[in-house]
Amino acid sequence: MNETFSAIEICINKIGDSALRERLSHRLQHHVRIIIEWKAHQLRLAHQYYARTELLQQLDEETVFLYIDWAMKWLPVRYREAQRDFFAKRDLLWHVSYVIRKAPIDQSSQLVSQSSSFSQSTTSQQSDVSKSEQLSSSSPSPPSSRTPYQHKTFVHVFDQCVQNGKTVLSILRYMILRLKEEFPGIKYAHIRADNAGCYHGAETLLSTSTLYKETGIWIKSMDFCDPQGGKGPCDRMAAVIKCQIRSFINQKNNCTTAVEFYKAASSTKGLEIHACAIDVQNVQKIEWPGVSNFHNIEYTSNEVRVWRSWKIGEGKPFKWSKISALKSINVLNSIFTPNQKSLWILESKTNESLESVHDQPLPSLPFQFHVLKHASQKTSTTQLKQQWAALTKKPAIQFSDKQKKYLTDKSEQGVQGMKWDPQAVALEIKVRSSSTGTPLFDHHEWLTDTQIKGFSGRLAAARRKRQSPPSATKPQRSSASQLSQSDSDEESEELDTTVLDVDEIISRVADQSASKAVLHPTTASTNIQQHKKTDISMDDIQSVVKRQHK
DNA sequence: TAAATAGGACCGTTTATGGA
DNA sequence: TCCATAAACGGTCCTATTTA
Repeated sequence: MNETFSAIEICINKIGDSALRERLSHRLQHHVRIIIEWKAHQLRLAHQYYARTELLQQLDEETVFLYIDWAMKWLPVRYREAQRDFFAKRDLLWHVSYVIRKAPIDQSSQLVSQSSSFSQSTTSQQSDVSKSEQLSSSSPSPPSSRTPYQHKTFVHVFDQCVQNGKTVLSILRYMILRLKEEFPGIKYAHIRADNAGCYHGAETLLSTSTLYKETGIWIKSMDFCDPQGGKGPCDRMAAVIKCQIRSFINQKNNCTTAVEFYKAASSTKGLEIHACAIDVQNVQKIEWPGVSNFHNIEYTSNEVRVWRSWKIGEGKPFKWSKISALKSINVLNSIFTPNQKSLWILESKTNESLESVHDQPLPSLPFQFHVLKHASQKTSTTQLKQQWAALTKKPAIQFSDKQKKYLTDKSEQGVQGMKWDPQAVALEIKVRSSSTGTPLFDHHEWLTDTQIKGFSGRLAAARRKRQSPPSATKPQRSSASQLSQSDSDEESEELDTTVLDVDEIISRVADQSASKAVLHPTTASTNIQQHKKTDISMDDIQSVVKRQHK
């Protein structure tokens, strides 16, 4: 690869035009950096993968392994949907937790005999197992090599909630208590999540001691996969659940609220679904400087130890006494909970082929092989610096006034007429010349399309903030914000006042239902849901809109 | 020290594209 | 023609850095 880069550089150096040479050289450096970053990402992805494999192999009867992920928001769907039903839709949020535990001995013995006979019967299975044995030869050997696992998926669906660390803690608390109720022997848990802010934040990571006090289960470790590497069983289960819901809708049902979502998905095998609501009480804020650099966190009774990459180095210790945690976790209210606990699904494969059972096969294994091959050659190892693949963050560079003015002008043009494509603007910055023929921007002033997109996004937000009166509520979701961008100011003002009136009706109905509500809080929540559904029809909202037009 | 700014990651919808 | 997938876009949430 270095030879290729050198060859391209030699070709560029032969160019006579110095300005063109400089620009092409800058572009080459940019692309070389991107390629090296990609290689580093692939290596990190493959390395973090071992965290999961090793923890699953060490799993015992007292420990569970949790994958947690927010699924894509569910847009309410009716079986027969009128055109007007498309408006004022509010997405449902649902959180998926995939729990893996070691199967009890009686079940496992049955399964081992089944799986061994099955693997003998097919040659392809044998080759798969032997491959995975070869690949995992560097990993420590498991306590029992033919341990079967069982899994269950917990889904928590909300009509409305904030996707932040406090909500995640509430879900974990609720789910762990439920697990503890079913298996009092469970004492520990390992958690694996993606890099969403709600997981990879101080609140979630530092409140494990609070979680232990309230549930009795100690989180042993939390691991984060590299971006785009977390496509695990949660997404797969989410796809299965979506299929179930589509089938439910096709049987002439609606799926517009958390309770309907519960009914639609409850027939899925190995799934325990809860329709929930959350009362926000705790507003405590917690900070942990450098948290985004910690990808593997281990919790012991003495300290919290963090690593940037799985088991690279000794890790950085933090004493519990110097850590602040949330004092309490918001309680999750269940609107609808299944009466019976759903069954656990026994894996049909043992942990020798876990890689294919619990996660997508790692796409970069051939790449890993090449890395090792290159590493064995002396020429390559001398060129590789320590931590070459460690995650590095681009420093935040302040835009110059010249850059800001140029982008603001482009944005203004977009408001009045044609909208500019960030990529086109990025290209234009590179090639634009002044009246004297000299380039308008030097190569160190060039911007990427991501930077331009971010800047225009912030400009649009600032514009909306200026236009909307301070007392008005924040416009809901994309439909309102998109309209405000594209339509005239008058229209957006009308929209804001309409939203206000609808909110007023909803709050009034909620007040009425609260006064009528019976003592049980969960029933009260359900009543509010029903009132929202029945009392506020689209006709009410349309009448408000008509009144606004008059 | 608080506010503003820049960047990154994820999610959901829409649209384009390619294969069966 | 249908289906799966990827890209683009807008939105939310979070952290780190810079500036007033």
